[in-house]
Amino acid sequence: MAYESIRGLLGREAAGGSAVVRGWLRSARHAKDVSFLDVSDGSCLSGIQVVAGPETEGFEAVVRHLTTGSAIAAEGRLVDSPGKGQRFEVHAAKVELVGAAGSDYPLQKKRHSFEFLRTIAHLRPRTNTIGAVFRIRNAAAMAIHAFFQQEGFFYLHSPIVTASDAEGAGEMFRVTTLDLESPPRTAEGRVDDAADFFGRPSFLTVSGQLEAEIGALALSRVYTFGPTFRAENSNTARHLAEFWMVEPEVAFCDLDDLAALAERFLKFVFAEVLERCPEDMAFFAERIEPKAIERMRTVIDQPFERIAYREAVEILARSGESFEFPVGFGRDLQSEHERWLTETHVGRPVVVTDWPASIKAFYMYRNDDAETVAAMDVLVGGVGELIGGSQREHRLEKLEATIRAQGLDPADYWWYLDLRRYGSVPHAGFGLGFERLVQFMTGMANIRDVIPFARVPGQAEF
RNA sequence: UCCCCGGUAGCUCAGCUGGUAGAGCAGGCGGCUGUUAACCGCCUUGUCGCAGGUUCGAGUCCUGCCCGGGGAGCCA
Repeated sequence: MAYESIRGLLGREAAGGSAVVRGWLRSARHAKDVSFLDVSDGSCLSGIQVVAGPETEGFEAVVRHLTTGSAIAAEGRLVDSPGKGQRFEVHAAKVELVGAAGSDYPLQKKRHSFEFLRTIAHLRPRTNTIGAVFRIRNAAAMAIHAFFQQEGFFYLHSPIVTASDAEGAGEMFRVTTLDLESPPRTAEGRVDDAADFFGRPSFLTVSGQLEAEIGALALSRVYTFGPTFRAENSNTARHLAEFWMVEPEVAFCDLDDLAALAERFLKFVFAEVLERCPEDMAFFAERIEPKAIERMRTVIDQPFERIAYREAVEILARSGESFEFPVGFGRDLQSEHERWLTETHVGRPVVVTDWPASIKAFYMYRNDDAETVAAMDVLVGGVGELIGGSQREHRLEKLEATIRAQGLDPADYWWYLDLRRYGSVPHAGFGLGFERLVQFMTGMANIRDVIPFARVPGQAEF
């Protein structure tokens, strides 16, 4: 049987043809000689109304007993709906019960709290909101690939397991096959890491950046897009222990080029999602965040403003605003500062460039002023920082000096330094937390509700 | 990890200063209507997070623990 989704049915030019509907019941309204079944199959936000009467095969045996959550298959004709609320409906010649859902089905017709839905993560994709989130996720992921492909990037598959704990982006999850009850021990009585699977301690990756640099210095333009892991015990609406990160890395590229890339990137992805998911986006604007679409349009339509960090700090200091946290050179910008800059001061996306070296990572390109590095944050209204990136330090001596100055051992970075030893070129890249991007687009308040299976401290049930 | 707030029926929640629990929805039965978070009537459902304590009496007060949420730190 050829597959036709509800999305396909609703998208037909005109009523009249035969129709097959397979999906799950959102609600069943039974009247004396007619039943209305709201069927949803996840192909789009809307369901379709199946109308059954005494002439329908299975009317008494099946239809009259249907309850919310049951899976059904219906065959009939697509007709123009005489009722309000939908253009088409299906007049059923036959309705079959595919899988019943008992009266203990947890999803009721009325609204549930997201907290409750998290406890039934195996059923929550059947709700309007979570279903819409997953469709947006899908469209955004495809848009990301499309953007980089059209810009000449290669998708680089960076490793999930890494034996390098030198990335310095946060606490890491240890990966081991050692017997935790009685691990092999060295003569000194310590756990013998050499006996572990990789012959040394290994971890889940916290970032694909270093590997992406390897790729960029061979293929010129690469991006990674995959899961990353942080073992931080942070419990907030913006953090996950497992999240997806997008990290392009570009050879022969400086900070200006990188900022331009980030701007084209966001504009493309947002335009694509608005184009492909108008119904879902309208839903988010109506039910979750009134400005969801408007602020995406701002990113798409407005040129990004560039402000050097030093200037941003001065603007903030002169603003007359009473911020909770102080501003000053050498301090990181707080969320309130970022949002004031982009929302109030400029009114469109802002790229803050050239940050103090003291608060940024060792691999960032040291500017001539010796005080700042060629780093950037892209700030957007509603959330603040959406993208962080930098031109990388490609000069061997400078990089080694910074590694030493931060108390790190250059020997741990031998291959990273080799990239500067052999054919080093200026290069730059940024990182984007995919779930935060989805949060921005949908307006969903908690990051746990924009990923199918959230991993946070103490919770990995599903 | 720190600071706040919360945990009452399957779900959403009410329960004032302590006197042994209630509404809507869901579910069951009946009715009614081209209905659309349908509607009307009747009915069912609770170790009031767990363990102690105070009290004649605790959902309500106290202590500890567990779980959830919000904020902070850190970051993506």
